[in-house]
Amino acid sequence: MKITLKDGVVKEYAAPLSVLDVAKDISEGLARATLGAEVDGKMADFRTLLDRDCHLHIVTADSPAALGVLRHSCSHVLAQAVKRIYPEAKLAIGPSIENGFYYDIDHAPFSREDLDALEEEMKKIIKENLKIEKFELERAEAIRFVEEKGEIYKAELIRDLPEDAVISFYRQGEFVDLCAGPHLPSTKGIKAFKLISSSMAYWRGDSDRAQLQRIYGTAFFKKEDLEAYLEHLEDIKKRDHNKLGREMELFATVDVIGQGLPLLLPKGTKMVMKLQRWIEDIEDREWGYVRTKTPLMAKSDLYKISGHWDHYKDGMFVLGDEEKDKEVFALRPMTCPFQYYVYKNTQKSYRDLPFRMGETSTLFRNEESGEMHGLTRVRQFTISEGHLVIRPDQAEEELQGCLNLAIHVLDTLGLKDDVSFRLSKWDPENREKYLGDEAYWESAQGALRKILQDKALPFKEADGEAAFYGPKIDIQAKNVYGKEDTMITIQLDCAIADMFDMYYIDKDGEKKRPYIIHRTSLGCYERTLAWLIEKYAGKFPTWLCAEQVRVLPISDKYAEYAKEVRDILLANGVDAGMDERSEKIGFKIREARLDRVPYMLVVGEKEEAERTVSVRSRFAGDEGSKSIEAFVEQICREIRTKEIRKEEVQA
RNA sequence: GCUUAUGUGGCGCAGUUGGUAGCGCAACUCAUUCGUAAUGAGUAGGUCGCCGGUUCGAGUCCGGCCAUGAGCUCCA
Repeated sequence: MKITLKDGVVKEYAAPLSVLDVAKDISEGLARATLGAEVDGKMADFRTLLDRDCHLHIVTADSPAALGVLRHSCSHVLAQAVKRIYPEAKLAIGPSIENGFYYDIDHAPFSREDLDALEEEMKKIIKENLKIEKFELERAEAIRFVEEKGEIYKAELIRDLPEDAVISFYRQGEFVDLCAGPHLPSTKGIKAFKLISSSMAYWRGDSDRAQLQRIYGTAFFKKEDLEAYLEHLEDIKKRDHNKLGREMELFATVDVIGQGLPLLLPKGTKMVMKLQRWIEDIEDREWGYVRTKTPLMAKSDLYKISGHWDHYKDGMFVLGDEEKDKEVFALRPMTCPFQYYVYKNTQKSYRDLPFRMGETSTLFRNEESGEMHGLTRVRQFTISEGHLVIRPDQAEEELQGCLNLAIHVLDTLGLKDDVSFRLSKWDPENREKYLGDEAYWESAQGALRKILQDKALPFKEADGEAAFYGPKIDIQAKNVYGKEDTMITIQLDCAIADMFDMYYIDKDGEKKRPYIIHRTSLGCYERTLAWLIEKYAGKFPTWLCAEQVRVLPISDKYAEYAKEVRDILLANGVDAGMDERSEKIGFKIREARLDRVPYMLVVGEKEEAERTVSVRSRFAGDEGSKSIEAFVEQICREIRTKEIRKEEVQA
């Protein structure tokens, strides 16, 4: 992105534009304070540049970077308020984050009342219109400076910087904080803020170190923006699968059954079964998979061969006691080794490869107690798992196929635009956690990178996210709260065939080691259901709905006709229900809408006489009167094509 | 696992300083037979998450456990 600053300096900046980059140029004298700038040849609303002291000057509030600076300054005001009310509190760090800011503080837990009191103090500080000023100290001097104040966490941060570093601080009134900036020129610039919540966080994210209190807050340039954001927080709660999914009777949890073990209720089960049948059908009929059904548990010996016993024992449910019992079993945390033995059951020739196995596979993972969440993090779940045993020369084509299948699935569900791609690599700093050497990892990671690049998919690379046996392409989705989960994974594994002595007979008559691709096409059914609930706020595409049509007789007199219509729909493979209670039609419609049923068929005297149905849909409202045959044809087509009809009617 | 909050009929909630549980919706019954988002009346339903303690007496106070939410850590 090219920016022409007012004094005529033209500079190319990387997109997205970073205020910090511009700030650096300002401090080096390349630019100076300005309230207007030309972006890509035309004047833009870029009015958030910084002056020589790294102060942000703001006229409009549309830049995310500007918001970041505002929120960072707001976090300093919070820290100042904390020190005024609780002088003994020690400060850790206080950055701006995606939707606000936080500050980690070493102090006893804060209640909502404490937060309210802090908000009041913050308002005072803002009103005092304290100038925010930058100053710098040599490293040793800086350490002495913060230690005099008892700020041990700040001292640790400075000690981690190089010997010759110049340490910058910002001062506002009596309050000084270690900080690289930039900041607003004064506290008065903070017009609209709110402390959202507080909770515990570990110092430097290490669960063995100090437990700090993290106060979350947010700030905006305009009061309306803050109010809109707070309203948005309320709105997303209504989409939250963990609330909506229970309300809609898709799933439930029961204390006595246990944590992370949700029950899929009839409606949720129906949806999951529709997904499952679809995935199995396309994998087997269109993508060349064979289906397996393998045991949910095995002797520990199996996991010793696969490496899971060494690498993952804590995450498995082990049945039996290694000391006492002759045989110890474990519930499976993955399907890999089971399918390897399916492959090994008969000798394979190079002609048999690729050998693609799919299994709708239930897995068990003993997550720690605080990690369970709704349907997205559970102890037992079912995935569309699969393993492709391939010749090395088939790797590229098969990896592409896996990615294409995943994208086809996402596209069909209407979720394609909501995902991000991640190349999950090993952590070169912790090599002992992984199988194989550097050359293996570099080449496997390179192969996956090429697949993503060839498809021109934007992706980020992440160290330390790989499986212990190989790198992954992970397809990530965010939930309504912005938290990311892996939905689909494709992993290349060139190491494990050796451990299980898997081979094929090549053209030259020699035994060769195959590669293995571990992959999912839709991933975890429970997680996907959760994602769909949040994406559609419960208003699913018709083909996925547990109840696709509800027939509503005007009165008992037309119940027989309603039943006939319902039975015709059922016979045509449509999940149809009927509301034959002695209620008014308005009441039945209200309930059907609250249940988010896509199609309501009102039938009364006129419809019975003409053998029609009066169609009211969730999408378009009143769709008029249609013959039974015409409606059956319409809805069967919609279901068959998995059409996602647009919602045109406000709920 | 860690910090913190919460747990009252199916759901959403009320329950004052400890004195034998209430409301709305839903359910059920009866009446109503109705034309596109709530017909009316009545009935029933709870050892207040579980276990223990303090007390003459515990939904209320204390302890332990279980579950749920938020966040941290973790997610092979």
